[in-house]
Amino acid sequence: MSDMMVKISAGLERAFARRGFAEPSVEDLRDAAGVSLRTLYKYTPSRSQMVLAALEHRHQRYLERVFTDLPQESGEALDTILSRVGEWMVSETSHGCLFHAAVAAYPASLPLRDLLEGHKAEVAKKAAVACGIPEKGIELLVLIEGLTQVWSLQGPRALDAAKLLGRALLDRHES
Amino acid sequence: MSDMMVKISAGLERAFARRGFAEPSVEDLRDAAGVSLRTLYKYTPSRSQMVLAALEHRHQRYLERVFTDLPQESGEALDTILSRVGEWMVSETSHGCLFHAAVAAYPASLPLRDLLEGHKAEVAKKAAVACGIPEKGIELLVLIEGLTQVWSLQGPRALDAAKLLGRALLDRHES
DNA sequence: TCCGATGTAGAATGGTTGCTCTACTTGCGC
DNA sequence: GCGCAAGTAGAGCAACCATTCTACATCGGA
Repeated sequence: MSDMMVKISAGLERAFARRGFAEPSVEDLRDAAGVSLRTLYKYTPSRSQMVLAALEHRHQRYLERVFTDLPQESGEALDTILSRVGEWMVSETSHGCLFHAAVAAYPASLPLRDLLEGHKAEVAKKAAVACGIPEKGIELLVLIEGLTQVWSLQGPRALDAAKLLGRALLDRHES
Repeated sequence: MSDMMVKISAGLERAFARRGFAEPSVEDLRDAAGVSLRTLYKYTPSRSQMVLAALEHRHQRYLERVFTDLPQESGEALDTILSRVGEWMVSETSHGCLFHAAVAAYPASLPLRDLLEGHKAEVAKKAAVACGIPEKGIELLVLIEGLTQVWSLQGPRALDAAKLLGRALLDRHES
């Protein structure tokens, strides 16, 4: 992927995360991307493709931030993953998951739905592998999604709650 | 609240749930509400107030559907709540939580944020009381939110996962 | 030096939007 | 029957939007 494409995607991601999908006009998006309107349309030929580009960029960043350099032991790995999700929520000042927000804004868009599914599937799989319980991906996804949603309401208390649930899950799994 | 207001709110809720917050124009909303444009603007004098009216209506319906006639015993109560959330997701064909979707679409709107917080606080409290663990409202909220988000990806498997996590939580609480 | 690719700035366009207004109808108490 | 409150239908409007187009700048390689 070209430098220009990365620059544009990053700018678009920032704009949609900050202002949502309904409000920003294409001119706002151009400002956020820091390029001319013509260049913006060259790389992302419609507003809906701007949304897709932003989400693809976020996907990469999210995986890198949450799932790199995890500890070996199951419990520690899960705690680290959940803590990283909390840190992500802080540094991105995001309200819930951007992928779900995009799908909710444009429920009719199939490529968007596909992107969401792919993203979540990869999150579930990576979490399950890291925690050594490859058959419990969905449980872990419920935890991560719950944490992501509740964080915006309760902040760090949501993290404590998710960790407690995580420990309960692992304990039960061992015995 | 007048009959007309209820009719309009119900129609608006249906429209936003089906088509998201970005797509439907005010004329679409008028069609969904089944009234004239003039009447629509009389009861909800701006598009943003149409969003608020829709969410208030949904709040009522959700509480009634999920939290009425629950069994006494803690485990059964939690299972019932989670099952009802699953049924809700089916019958509403909704993609995640409509409140989160609205806030994600218009992150700058304070009244919307307040509505979301009030809604979730009431859900957490009702769930905690029904399950007999009044200090574990946030854990239950994480569970419910996680289920709501993952249902749209995994369907009933999300319900099984949430129930498993719920049982693990209650077991740990008892011992 | 000239060319073509790639960028910028921003005007033009045509369709849509949120919202208001006028004109007409209906139901109901007196 | 009359008046009035509350509804419908839909035309009109200024603003805005996504998208395209024109005109110009930059620059690495033949």
